[in-house]
Amino acid sequence: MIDPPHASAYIANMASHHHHEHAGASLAQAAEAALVEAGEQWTDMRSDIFAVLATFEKPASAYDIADLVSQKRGKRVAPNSVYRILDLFVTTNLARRVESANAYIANSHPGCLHDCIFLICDSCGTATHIDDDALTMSVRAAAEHAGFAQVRPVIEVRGKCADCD
Amino acid sequence: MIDPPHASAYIANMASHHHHEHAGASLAQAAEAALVEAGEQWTDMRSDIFAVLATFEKPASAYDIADLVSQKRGKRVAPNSVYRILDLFVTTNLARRVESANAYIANSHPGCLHDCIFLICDSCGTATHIDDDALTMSVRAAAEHAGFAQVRPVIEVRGKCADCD
DNA sequence: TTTAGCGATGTAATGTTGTAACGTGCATCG
DNA sequence: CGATGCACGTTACAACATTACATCGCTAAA
Repeated sequence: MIDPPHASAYIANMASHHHHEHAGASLAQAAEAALVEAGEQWTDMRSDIFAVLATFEKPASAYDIADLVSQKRGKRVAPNSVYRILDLFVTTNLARRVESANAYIANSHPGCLHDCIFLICDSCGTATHIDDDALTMSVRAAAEHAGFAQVRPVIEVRGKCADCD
Repeated sequence: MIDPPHASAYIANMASHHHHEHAGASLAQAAEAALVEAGEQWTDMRSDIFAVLATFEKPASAYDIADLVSQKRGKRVAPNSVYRILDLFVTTNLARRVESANAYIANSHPGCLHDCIFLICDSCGTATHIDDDALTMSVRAAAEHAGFAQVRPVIEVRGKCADCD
């Protein structure tokens, strides 16, 4: 089984396992399944926040999300609540935090655990990602070699995307 | 010429060129030289901010620095001014921004251009770095392969350092 | 010597991101 | 019913960052 052609972020050097790149309803379903699998509830609030997050193709700040979810619900949702749920999403691998943008992005293949490499365009802000396990494992190895444990790599690349440069 | 033994962050896989790991007065001198080389002035304010930054072994926030420089000068220095100078330091490679900590750290070998890999301990906050050009070049290559240009890798690893785990 | 320009810094205000503390509603279970 | 636990609400505040504009001191041209 091969990844579909629309997965333009896919690059050489992929590890041997394959992914399901989800989008739209399929992605929401996968997210729900993953969250339930982790023993957490898939509430309306969580569903709304995930849905909003998934519409972005740029990393979204908690405040962006709070605004949109507030609109959607016709009632103010405080950033606080959004942060709580985003933290949950991050710990359960439904979303990732993009450190260099202080923002979050939906994981397009939840349930599938990776260190991933984000590419963020400084012009248009869109983010794509690469899964290159060989590379991320090397980073982990280097950190462990330096005496670090429980390592969590943060690998992001800022630059100009193909559309913008 | 070989790097001195105190450079504990040094790890296998170094690229072939060597560094001068500076500390204290030597580091300040090197920083001054690098800044002047870049056509910028080495003012008292810049000197003070660099000196304070260099005393930290954890990434320091602009506000941390503002506080200490204020003490040192007996007069309030606004975060604003500190940010300006930190930005200058980052663009001239005298300092690095640690994205995952919203903070800055002095470059211990200014004048020497690298992508470096930061290791930040979640317990004690101290940061060390690895220079592994093979690894960082691979990250650059992966990003360029994905159509990115003018790439600036951000490679940080959170975890527990040898002292804390 | 004035004055015009410019770079560095000061000041104030504001915007953005993130957390802490505590309260409320609701379901489950004894 | 009452107790527990979880999700979410509300308020306040802390931490990080930027913007706009003012001032100061230097130097170069008039």
